[in-house]
Amino acid sequence: MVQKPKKTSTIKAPSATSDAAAAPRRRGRPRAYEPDVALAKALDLFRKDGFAATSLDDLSAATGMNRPSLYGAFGDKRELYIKSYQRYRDDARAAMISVFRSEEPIRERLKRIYAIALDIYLSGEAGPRGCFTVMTAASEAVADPDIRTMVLDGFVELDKAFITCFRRAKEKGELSESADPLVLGHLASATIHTVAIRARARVPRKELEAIVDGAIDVMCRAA
Amino acid sequence: MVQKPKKTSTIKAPSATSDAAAAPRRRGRPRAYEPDVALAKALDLFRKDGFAATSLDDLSAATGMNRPSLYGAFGDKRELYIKSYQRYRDDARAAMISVFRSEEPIRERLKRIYAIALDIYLSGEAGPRGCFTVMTAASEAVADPDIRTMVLDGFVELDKAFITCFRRAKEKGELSESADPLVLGHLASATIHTVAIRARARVPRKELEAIVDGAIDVMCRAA
DNA sequence: TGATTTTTATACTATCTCGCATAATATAAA
DNA sequence: TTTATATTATGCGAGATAGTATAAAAATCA
Repeated sequence: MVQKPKKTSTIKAPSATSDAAAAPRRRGRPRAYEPDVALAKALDLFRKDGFAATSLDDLSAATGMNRPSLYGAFGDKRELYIKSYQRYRDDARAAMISVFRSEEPIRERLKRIYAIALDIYLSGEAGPRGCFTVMTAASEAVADPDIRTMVLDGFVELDKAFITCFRRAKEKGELSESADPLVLGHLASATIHTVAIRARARVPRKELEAIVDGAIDVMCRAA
Repeated sequence: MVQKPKKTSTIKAPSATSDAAAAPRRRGRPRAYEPDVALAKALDLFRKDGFAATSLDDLSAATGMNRPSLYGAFGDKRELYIKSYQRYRDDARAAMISVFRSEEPIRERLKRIYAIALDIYLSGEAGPRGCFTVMTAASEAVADPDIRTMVLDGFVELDKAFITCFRRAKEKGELSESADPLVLGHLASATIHTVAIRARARVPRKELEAIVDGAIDVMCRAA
């Protein structure tokens, strides 16, 4: 899992100024792939099979990029895995952030958050994918300190978001005086984790929703 | 992952009658390994690195058995993985069953169950191992129908045990009238899952215990 | 002793794996 | 055009990997 540094120039449009300007054409042979869609394909593969069981040939086939192009664009397998994970996190965050920040009643917010989570975990044609963070934590990739840091960050970020949710709800009087936002936040994360794992094992959505609904009930009426 | 059937004669002591009789000696060259301890070593390896990242050479080195002996004793890699998982489940069940069946107050029982779970998840010299069921669910091995069935069974078994716990506690008046054993059981499993995953990412025991204690509080005073 | 049985030890094969070297290709600039 | 640049395409090479074939070793039985 440890590789040479290898500066992997993250490709950026050279002119951020010209908006829809006639694309200030790069110098050499044009790329035959779109970095964004290629990364999405790689992410999907890693989510399906995990780090170790996903080969560069698989990635090459899925992205349509041959191996040297993969290396040029994303670096080695480990770097590609990390970039995929970052992409996953960015997507998930983008999908949830507005709900976390909304001023809806706590129950509505939780319900919507879990609905989004289930959409993410259950997506994938060839079976549900689960949660990348949970997958990564469970894989041998977690032996890598950088990756473990990302996983821990993921936990902390989700915990914090839920805790803030409950704190605000409590301030607004939606929860009882004795409710502990910290404890409830961890329970909310635990519920995310349990449905992520179960989704991966192909537990049907109905059952997952029942688990989520029950958890919301307990959390929102907790003394 | 699909292999030829290959009858893997599970070796059994031929005479179950004679208790400490001079070991009715097998015919040929004696085995140089103890199947039980070899399986324990294999289990530890699979727990550390998962299915795909554990090679037969690793297993051979860890068990002290050369490859042909491994095949003779346990079958191919997939079969060894399955036998390791069964062993893990048997051990975990054995460690918890008496507590689940005990007549202690619900809080004590939960506390002891979680303590046992943390012992299992945090064991391992080279870092905590987490929960095999969660690891397997998250791995590509879950694509194997037989393995997925085992994972689902694992979830159901734990859910049931917790649900029964809460049902009995409710009957004994330890929980409020409105407490829902099913929902609480799923929350208890969720707590197991969240600490299993976090343990794997090396969250320290103190933090895991705090999460567990908070969860117990909420579950046992749930309206 | 010698034959039989069971396991171990060695080594082999065919395949996959990652990463990279080299050459071909397609564009912009001169 | 020619040159410079950036990407694609092909394929090599060292090493890992799963599984097996064959021979050696260590025991029991006759």
